[in-house]
Amino acid sequence: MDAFYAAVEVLADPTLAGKPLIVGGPGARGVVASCSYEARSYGIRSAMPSMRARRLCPHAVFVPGRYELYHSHSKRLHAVLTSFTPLVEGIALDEAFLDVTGSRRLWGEGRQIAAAIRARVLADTGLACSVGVATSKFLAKLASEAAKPRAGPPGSPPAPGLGVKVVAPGSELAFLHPLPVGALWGVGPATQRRLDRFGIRTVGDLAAMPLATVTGALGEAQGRHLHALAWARDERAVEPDRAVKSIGHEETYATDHYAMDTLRTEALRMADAVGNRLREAGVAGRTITLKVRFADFSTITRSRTVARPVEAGAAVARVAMELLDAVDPSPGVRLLGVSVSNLVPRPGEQLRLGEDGGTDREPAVARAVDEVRRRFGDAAVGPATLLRGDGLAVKRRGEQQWGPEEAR
DNA sequence: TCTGGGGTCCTAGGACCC
DNA sequence: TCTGGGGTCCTAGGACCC
Repeated sequence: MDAFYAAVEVLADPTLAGKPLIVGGPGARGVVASCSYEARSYGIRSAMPSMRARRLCPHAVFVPGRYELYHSHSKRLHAVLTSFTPLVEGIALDEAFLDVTGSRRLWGEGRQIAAAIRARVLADTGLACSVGVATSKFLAKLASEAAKPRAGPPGSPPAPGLGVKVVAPGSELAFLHPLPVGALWGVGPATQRRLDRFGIRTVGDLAAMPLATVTGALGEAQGRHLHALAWARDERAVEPDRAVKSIGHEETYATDHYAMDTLRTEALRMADAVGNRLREAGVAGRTITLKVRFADFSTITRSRTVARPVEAGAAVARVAMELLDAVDPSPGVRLLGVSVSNLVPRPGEQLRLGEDGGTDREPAVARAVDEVRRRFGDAAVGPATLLRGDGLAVKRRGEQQWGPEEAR
């Protein structure tokens, strides 16, 4: 999709059309999540600190992200795409691969299918997209970039893009080799710096290097992978229904936190949110990871893998707080995060009343809480309600959390 | 200028097992 | 006295993507 979040905001408020628009955190620590092409004409880009964006374009309109709204538009987009082929691999809210090998009899060749997709996406969602057509995933991705609109000079409207870019079989290398090496999927700033030391600027430069030199510079796996991509070799299939591997929440605070009490409350709140999303997704997980970023931006993670998968916020919180207890917050904490990985499909629904009494009932209790929230609203049960007393006492391993009262 | 939040994948070392 | 080879799992960190 073209400038997806910003385009959704324009759709919701047409008076924003044609203005430099920035979706993202406006605060001192905010960054740009997405911006309109008019904003890009001032040099504003995704991931840029909002303060800098504001300096570049003081009259830009800032709006905070409304991710549920983007999610619902993403669902509509996905519905359009799956009407062309079931082989749709979503890679972000606003981006997907489609394998249309089997759709040509019905829809025509790549260029016709791409044009039909663009028209249908616009008709059904009101949003513009760009489509790349090629014989492999990564080339199609690069082609879609080439099809996008381009920002004009500061303050001017964007130049329309091609909309559809086809890289015909046989013309792959002619398309690929002049591109800057950073255009390759998987070449970020760190890799680019390393390649730069070898004088590699374009994809063609990389292709011309002996494989041994590339693997020497980048390591075996990444070296082989990127060298193959530079020769347009990419055998990866479009994979629909990829299983989610982790679910987490993290938050950067407007000001640093130093008090352990506050951090424990925050960890509890995040663990509860993660638990809700685990159950929404129908999964449970064995590895709980706590992430802490300090005032100087140094970042640590601490994780623990438990014997049985957890899905309840309280169970996630118990581990997260144990991990937190081993962290010294005195340098100042600017970000805290909790995530769960090692996911498995949700264990059985039955309420096991094992002799150990406590923890086995947590999933059932958590689902009962879901039901109460569904009927009476999210505010009916806050995270602290789920823990007896002040909640902050939840630290000792194996401490029983759920008495008969709560279970009921 | 001062760096979000959601993720995926890879590497390296250590514990452990046979 | 000097210590194999193959494998799995876990932890921590880092690069990268949108």
